[in-house]
Amino acid sequence: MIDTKERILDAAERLIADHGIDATSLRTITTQAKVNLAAVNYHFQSKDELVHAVYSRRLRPINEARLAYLDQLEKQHGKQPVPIEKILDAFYDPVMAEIARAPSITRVVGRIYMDPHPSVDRIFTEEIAPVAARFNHALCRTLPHLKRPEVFWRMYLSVGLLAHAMGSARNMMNVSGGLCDGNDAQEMLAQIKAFAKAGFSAPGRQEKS
Amino acid sequence: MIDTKERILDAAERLIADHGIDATSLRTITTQAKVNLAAVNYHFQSKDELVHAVYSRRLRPINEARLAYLDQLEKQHGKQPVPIEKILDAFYDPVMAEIARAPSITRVVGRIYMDPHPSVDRIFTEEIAPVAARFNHALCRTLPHLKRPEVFWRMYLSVGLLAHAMGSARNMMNVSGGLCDGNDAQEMLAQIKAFAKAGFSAPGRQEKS
DNA sequence: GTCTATAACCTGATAGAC
DNA sequence: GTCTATCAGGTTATAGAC
Repeated sequence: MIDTKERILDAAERLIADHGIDATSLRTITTQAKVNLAAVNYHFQSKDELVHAVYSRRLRPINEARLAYLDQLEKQHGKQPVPIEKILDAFYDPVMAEIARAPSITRVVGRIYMDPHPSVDRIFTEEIAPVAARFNHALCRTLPHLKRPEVFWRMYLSVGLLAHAMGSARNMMNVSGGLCDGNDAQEMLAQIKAFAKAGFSAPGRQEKS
Repeated sequence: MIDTKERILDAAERLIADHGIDATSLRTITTQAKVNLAAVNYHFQSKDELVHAVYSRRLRPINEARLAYLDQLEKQHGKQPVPIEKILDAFYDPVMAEIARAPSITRVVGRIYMDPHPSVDRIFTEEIAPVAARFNHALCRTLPHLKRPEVFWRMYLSVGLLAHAMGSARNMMNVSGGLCDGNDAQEMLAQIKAFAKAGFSAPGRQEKS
């Protein structure tokens, strides 16, 4: 039998993935995890802290892997800027690895940008913002002909590709009439990478003089 | 003094934009709208119906304008496929017009793809799926060298650009360190269009033989 | 660490007076 | 159409026994 704490996290992750944070009560979590209601407040202090732990458990390894990947790339290329497609690999591939480990994170993580929940906002500044800054810096070196706001916009939109595909994967089969499978993570990442690479390579709206 | 029904819709829209559906209670809505609690159940039958009305009010004009725009383009080009950037205009520009009328729809509409709420699912099949099918058809004519799933994937990702930018606009200023303003709808659409056009123009991963 | 019991409160919906 | 009052049920969080 696994740890109580981990069983709570697993159940919460599944339920938040399917119904969102607010629609997931501690009671449904503890019922599904087959633990006592009070165990949540013992192991985590509050629901907000539990939600934070759910996100943090998945996002931390992803973001650590991203930064390590990018560091390695920059070491390889020395003073040369890292090619755009390699930066995209560093950003997207670690997500793939984590999805393989826990498929339900697609819907949990995908929704993080949209959910105006307080416990999510914390994750945003703690885990996401520093990684964004690091990648933005690398991108600016690779795309020196673009103005800085334009680079940031494109990075932001690239995140949107991933967030959207992950967050609304469940709709793809229906809307596409069976043409595309949103749960095929391999295909999803390939499509996203191709799209993002082209997006970054577009001519600047206002090229630097 | 405006209509009671409309005041409820306005308040609900603002609150859902800021806090999401589940975190918005009928009581906060009626308080902010300065109407009686029971008025909601009189004018709408339930909270779900109210939520549906909130979304439908904004999405219907947007999608009608999109279809009309696309019809007009196809008439103009006769048997020739419509160029990709014009299809993108037809898809993105009507949103711009609606944002100008009601800025809070950025956050409301942006989140529609992520929110696993039942009353949202209805909107999805009723208002969004038919428009997706129509645009997908036009895109397949314009991009005959791409396999059909690939066209659909790219359309889906183009929607993601818009959804993400609209849904998490509030974060942009912070994360970019003041570099980009997510509430500048004009700039947002320009960046999205440039990115999407490049994405669609990328070489196919599996070109048709 | 795990349980029961309960406090204190908020929720959507409705019946019935005006 | 608009109000008050209320119902029946849900919520998080905690105190205290084991």
